[in-house]
Amino acid sequence: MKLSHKRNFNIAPKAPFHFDGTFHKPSHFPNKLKLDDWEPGKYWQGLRFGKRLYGLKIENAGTVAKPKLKVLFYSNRDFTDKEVEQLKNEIAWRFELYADLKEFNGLARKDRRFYPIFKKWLGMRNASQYTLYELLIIAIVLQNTTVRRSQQMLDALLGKFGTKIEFDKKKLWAIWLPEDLEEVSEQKLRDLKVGYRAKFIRRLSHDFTSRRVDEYKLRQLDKESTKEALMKLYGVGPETARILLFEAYHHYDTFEHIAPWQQKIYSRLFYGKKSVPAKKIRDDILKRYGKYSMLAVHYIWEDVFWRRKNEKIPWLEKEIRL
DNA sequence: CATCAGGGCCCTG
DNA sequence: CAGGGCCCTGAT
Repeated sequence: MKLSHKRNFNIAPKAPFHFDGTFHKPSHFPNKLKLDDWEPGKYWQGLRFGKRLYGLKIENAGTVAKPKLKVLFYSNRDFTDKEVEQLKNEIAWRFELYADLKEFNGLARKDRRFYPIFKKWLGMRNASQYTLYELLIIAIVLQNTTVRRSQQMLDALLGKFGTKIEFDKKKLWAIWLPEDLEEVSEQKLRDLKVGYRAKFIRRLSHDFTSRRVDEYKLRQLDKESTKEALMKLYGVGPETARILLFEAYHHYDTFEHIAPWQQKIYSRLFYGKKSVPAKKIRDDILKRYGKYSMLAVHYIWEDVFWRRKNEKIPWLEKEIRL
């Protein structure tokens, strides 16, 4: 699908704002059929809003202290003014453009050990690039497997049901809509080697088409109510709900449960040790960062994956098992 | 060659 | 509320 109509506008996020930290998350696994692309100061993705699919390009036109973004939306038909306004609001929500991180930054400044990291990424947001449905699909292919297989599953699904879009000389992929899978049999999904997740994906798609869940309504609810609603979805348990509360709904106080594989990485990151009890990790972070715990962890987590781009970190390579 | 666990969840007893 | 089973794949 070629997206040749475009509209652009500028937008000024609340300072401080870290462009690259917000628009590129190196800890996310890279599959072959790319959903987004990034280079310093520039970002591209397909963006679904309602039933429509847009190309989105965001360029950095400011600094950390005086942030400004140049935003371009691409579509296969003309834009209305109202539509542009809605899209503007949508990206403001997804990338937390107006978030006030003053209190969090104050806590970070008092953290002797990790302040250098927080300073380096000052103004970074916890971005939710995709819709709730899209994030759920990604979360489900991550369940109970290794990263390599998650990549294979997502690529297979995208190749079969995804949409290829072209804009600004970029060719990217976008995840299908829930209704696109309604008529697809469980066997057809199983043929893509997603295993027992086929059932999850099907039932989940139906939960969306039958409006059992409303992504936008959940934005108005508190954390516990949102969690409750998410857990009702077939295939969503405590861990997937936790990821979504943070990634899609920007709740920062979601550092409660620590899975064994995460515990190993946190132990190295926070203590330089192989294995620190999960309870100690949680207590230490909660004590210092309180309701911003998950956000604080996000900064340190992404930082080590940025470092991984340029230096070998043997213990990390071992833990992420590509 | 066989066995096993993996970036969880559902279901049963 | 504990524990078995689940798809498939690479590691051992």
